[in-house]
Amino acid sequence: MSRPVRVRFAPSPTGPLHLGGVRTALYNYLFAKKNGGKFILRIEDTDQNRFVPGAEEYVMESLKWAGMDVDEGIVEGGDFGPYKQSERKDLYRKYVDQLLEAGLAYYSFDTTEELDEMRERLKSQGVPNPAYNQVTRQYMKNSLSLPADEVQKRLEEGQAYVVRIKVPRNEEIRFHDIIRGWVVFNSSQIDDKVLFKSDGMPTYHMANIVDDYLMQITHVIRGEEWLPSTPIHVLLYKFLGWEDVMPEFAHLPLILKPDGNGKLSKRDGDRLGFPVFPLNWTNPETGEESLGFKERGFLPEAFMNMLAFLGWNPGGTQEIFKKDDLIQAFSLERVSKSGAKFDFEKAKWFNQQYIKETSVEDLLETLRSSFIAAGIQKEDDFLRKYISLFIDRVTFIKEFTSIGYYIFDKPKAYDEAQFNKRWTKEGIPSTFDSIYSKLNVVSDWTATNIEAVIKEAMQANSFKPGEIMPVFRIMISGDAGGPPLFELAEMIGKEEVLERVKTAIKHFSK
RNA sequence: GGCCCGUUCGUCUAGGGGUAAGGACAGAAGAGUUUCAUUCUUCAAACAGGGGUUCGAAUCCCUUACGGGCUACCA
Repeated sequence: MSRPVRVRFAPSPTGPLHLGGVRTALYNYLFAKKNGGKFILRIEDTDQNRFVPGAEEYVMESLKWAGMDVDEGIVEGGDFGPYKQSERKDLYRKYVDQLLEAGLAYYSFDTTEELDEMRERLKSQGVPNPAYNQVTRQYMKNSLSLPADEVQKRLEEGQAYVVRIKVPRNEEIRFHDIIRGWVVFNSSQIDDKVLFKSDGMPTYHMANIVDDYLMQITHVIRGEEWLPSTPIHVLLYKFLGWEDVMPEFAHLPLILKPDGNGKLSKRDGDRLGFPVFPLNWTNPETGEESLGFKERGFLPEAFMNMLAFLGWNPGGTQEIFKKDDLIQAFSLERVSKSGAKFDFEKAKWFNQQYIKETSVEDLLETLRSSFIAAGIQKEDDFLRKYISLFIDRVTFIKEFTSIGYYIFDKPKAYDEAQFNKRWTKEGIPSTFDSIYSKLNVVSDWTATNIEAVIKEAMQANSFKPGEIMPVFRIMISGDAGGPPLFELAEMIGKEEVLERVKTAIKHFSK
């Protein structure tokens, strides 16, 4: 009985998507594509208190940027909508009633205060883990402990209640996880989780199971933090009679902070200077802005490749996998069990590799607006040349707008130390006087011709390249390092080079 | 605390009974280069500890330690 693969990425719109979330989406996406299945985006907004405006759009934009095409979702539509749980509200009640009627769930009238009281009392009695469970429910106010007529009365009076699952006592609940193998829990360790809240909304547990069932989800690929509540979910499938279509589970390891221990958080990014969100995000409440991988200068393909390898490995030594390669190679069985520390250095390396493999033309297109924003306005041919001159020297695409600024502007400062080391040598200043006048009469301003002039002057005064060229470079660019010198000079242009040489000589001769 | 999950170089990992335990990032040294970057060569670097099982364990089992997750009318 093999059903067509359908997986979902189901974030809560409680804030921006972080790295772990994007990776979960990615693994879902890759798995779907690998198996010719559907990738569904479902928004789980059953908690009205935690809703953050813009978060939903942020998720969609992030997936789009990263190149994960959603097959079914809010904007894409599909046969299993709506794809937002708050719009599915009425769907859940039916299943809750089914559970209630079958005696597999019950009403609970306890107030928050009473709940707290119970936990406090139990704690003081030395119970390590107070829970609303098989034992404690006997002493609480619910349809199991209260006489039927009182329950009826409370219901009729419209008293607030929640519906809890009636977890059986001492039963083994086991399920298979594609990544971890068989996982076993004892039902006595599980509490009677709330399925239906007093505000009329289902909790995650209920909504999740109902939606996965209704949307015919075949594989649940989610973070490891869900492993402990999976037995509840398994129980729910059983109680609802859906065991035969229960999806397979795959619980992904967490992404950890680079140093120390624990889950990677936004704080770590701020502290260590790297993004943890795919796109820029502005907190609507505080106005605080967070940098995204995109804006930091990452190419989406590089970002995806890097993320895919954080917790997954196809075996072998190849590490650069384009999207299609990733899809081809992906399998949940090769996802690792243990958490992976995020390494920004490696992320940078991936980006660099992708930049080098990107065509100058594509780079020009993605950079076009940035160039304009940076005040760089040149014809395309010139920009193409510029890009190819620096392509091996950048880690982030946005560096293109600043790294070779001296091609468009005069040097901001000179590397004085490097310059003076050579300038002070006997005969160097005079050699440059002659270089200046010779360059001045070059009619065809090409790298080859410039090189000829410099080389000639060098030999005439018996200087080595290392004595002349760095000086010339600093004169025209300010920096001691950079792209091939003569091509650089060609791009800067004759008039400008001559002027810069003159300015530099004046600057260093005083 | 309880429950569950995990543990190979600093980091991401390959390796799933017999390996010189492999690769990549970062690090070091060198080559090359006018310089910087790219590139190339080389080096350093790991099976958490203890018990078993076995002729033989990084690999299988147990256990300790450590790490993580969960323990809400949040997801």
